[in-house]
Amino acid sequence: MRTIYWFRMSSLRLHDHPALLAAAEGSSCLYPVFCLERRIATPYGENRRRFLLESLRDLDAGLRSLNSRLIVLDGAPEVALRAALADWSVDRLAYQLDLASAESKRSAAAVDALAEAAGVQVLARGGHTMCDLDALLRRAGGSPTTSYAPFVKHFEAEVRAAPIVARPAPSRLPPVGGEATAADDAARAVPAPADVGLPADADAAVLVRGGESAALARLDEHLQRRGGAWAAEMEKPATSPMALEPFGAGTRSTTVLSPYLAFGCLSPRLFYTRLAAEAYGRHPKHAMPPVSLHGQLLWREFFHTCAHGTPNYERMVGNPICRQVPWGDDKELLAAWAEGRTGYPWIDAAMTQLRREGWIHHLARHAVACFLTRGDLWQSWEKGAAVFEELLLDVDPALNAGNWMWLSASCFFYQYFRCYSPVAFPKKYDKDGAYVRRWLPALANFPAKYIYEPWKAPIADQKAAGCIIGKDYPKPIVAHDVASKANMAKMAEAYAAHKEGGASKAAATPTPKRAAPAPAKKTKQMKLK
DNA sequence: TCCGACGTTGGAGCG
DNA sequence: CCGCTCCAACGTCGG
Repeated sequence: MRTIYWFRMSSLRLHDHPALLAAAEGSSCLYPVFCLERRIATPYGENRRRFLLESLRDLDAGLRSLNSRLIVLDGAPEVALRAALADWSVDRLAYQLDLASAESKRSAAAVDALAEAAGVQVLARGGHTMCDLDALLRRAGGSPTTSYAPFVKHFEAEVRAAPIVARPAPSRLPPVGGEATAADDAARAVPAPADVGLPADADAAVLVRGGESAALARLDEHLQRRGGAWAAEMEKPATSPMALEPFGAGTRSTTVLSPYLAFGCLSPRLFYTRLAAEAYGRHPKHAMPPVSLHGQLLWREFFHTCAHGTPNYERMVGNPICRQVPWGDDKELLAAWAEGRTGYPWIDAAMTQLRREGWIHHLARHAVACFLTRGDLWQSWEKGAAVFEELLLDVDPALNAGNWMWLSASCFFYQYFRCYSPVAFPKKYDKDGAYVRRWLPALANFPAKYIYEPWKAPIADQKAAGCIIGKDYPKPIVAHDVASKANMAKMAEAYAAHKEGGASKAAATPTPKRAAPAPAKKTKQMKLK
């Protein structure tokens, strides 16, 4: 049996890799392959490309320690693998399932089709999630639940039926088929940064290094903090979005393991089982879902299940769980938000950190997402999700779209009258504005009193700080109190339209407790299908 | 069928 | 500084 193992963007590891183990079994030779479109300007940003290369280098090193290697093919999978199947006359193609996005499903289906056409057997296994997502969907009655608590019940039942086990990395692998010339070998090596358009000195703001080794080291580090007590007690809402050292010892913040989960450098099952054994098992008074670290992994599973079971999940139109909201379409507002020049320092600092480091704290994501959508700018969550897709290291389409729907009150969360203030919220965490000063040097010397609303500073203070608002730092592009109030009314309208549309199928319309906001008849019926 | 409890992380004002 | 209540009131779930 001659087998190609197709490593994907979400499976860049050797540990706990059932599809890889299955591919190795009974193979006389195994071609470990990654497909990379080098010449195409990749749709994602520099940080993510760098992280990818580091992950590929680490994977290659791990494979070499097993007398194998990584073969990097140039081109999209459905193109590069077609040629490889023929050139290497393989019998079997194996890969790990990734059901998180329409695109990952599409590329797998395309690869399945060409393998079938070539008479090559396909072997696909789970491993990107803790459970079989179809099994979780069945427990939900076929369509995903949009509430966490019922999901946890489904998850727990599924885990009782099929306990979570993390399997070790293979201790040996079949040899790579050996007809390649030295020139072939060089061409199939992990590319240099310049080959994927990365400047050689792009390392200045690196927050986390890519690769399975780095992932496992960071996991160890967190599990060792206070003998596992830190991980056991960790509660997400108690962490600060403005900690300057997101994972340094002594700070109350998060693990920053998300990039490794997204790229598959870290197995969620390994993370889950090691937490159980080394943190929760040793510290009985531990945190619980939804706020605990286990809870975070359950959120991931929750969104993956939703994504897998929902048509058009990454879009508003045609998405049955998403509120249909008539978002605006203002390129300048979107650009100002994306480039960190809204005039609200907390928003702009977070967007600057995101662009530089490829990561911001979950609550910072809340703040900027609320601001772009229902809070202030009234722009579509899909536009925001696309910007995150470009900038974030830890892009996971299921989580990205899910959280954008959450924050825009399009699904999962509906209390749209609860709105983040770009001024009041950051004050709770960082009264002096150290985070803003760190990321927006123009405001470095601004008085703390005005750090989150600098346009209110007397001109004398602005001069003393060396920062004139409107010249050295922008004036606010919207007035938050006015915009957020107006947008809340628009949300009420969209919700009322949704209610009307949904009620049309049931004859017995339960009269709304409160008459729907009267603004004209607005017979704009939202059609959901 | 209906009603009440609840929802990972809001804001403002008060004591 | 903390914790409490109210604000005006959403959808989902379960009894």
